[in-house]
Amino acid sequence: MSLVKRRNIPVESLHKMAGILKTIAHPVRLDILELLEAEKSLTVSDIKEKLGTEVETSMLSHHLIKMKDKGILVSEKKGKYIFYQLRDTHILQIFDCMQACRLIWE
Amino acid sequence: MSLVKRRNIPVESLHKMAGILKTIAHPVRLDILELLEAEKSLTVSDIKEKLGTEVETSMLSHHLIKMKDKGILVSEKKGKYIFYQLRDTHILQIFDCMQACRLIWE
DNA sequence: ATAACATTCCAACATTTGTTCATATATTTG
DNA sequence: CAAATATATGAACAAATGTTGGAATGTTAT
Repeated sequence: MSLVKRRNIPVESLHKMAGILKTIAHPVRLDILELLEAEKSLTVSDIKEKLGTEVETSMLSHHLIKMKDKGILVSEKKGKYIFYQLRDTHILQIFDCMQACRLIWE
Repeated sequence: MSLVKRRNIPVESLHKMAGILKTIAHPVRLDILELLEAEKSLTVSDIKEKLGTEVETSMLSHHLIKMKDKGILVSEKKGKYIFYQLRDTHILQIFDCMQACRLIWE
């Protein structure tokens, strides 16, 4: 018999969680989140410039819009720039979680 | 200027993290992880029976093998049964992380 | 108004993933 | 050995996602 109780997460919630995970399960998107943790608010071109890898602006825009659609980022237009930022910084815990799981990927 | 330092996660690690997230970003797979938290070690048929939704054995096997391939689960054969369990329970932190992000999905 | 810039949108295509079904393998039971 | 049970495998297809490049939109500067 087990000492740990089941969380009994409703199927509905499992779907939503899977949706978020799917949305951020991409190296460039993770990189963007990591960037926004330190910089708070950045334009598309800032992000392009600061990313660890070279990414087409168009591609970047797709990633940003997708994460915005899924509620992970928010954006604000100021003149000719659009600033993106994290909607909820709790998402950054994903990095701590992944670090904790290092056994799995190392 | 920002007070938060960048984590500076190597591109290589971002890829690996994305790989893990991709692997678990599925409602049935999350459900399996949640099950294995409480039960520690289960056969395929146990899992099939206890899951929140009806899933074909073949489908379940695909999910389990994929998670095993990616290092998230381990399996042990005992006679005609195969027992699956979590390789590293740290992966369960994903649920706490997702709960913390409830703002995003509710 | 025109040019230059920032960003998005669109459409096509390649790649990856999810799903189903039928079959195969291995193990136990009678 | 034959039948029943547990699980895996592989092919085939559908659906989702990643990627590219170019055109379109909106904004600022000259």
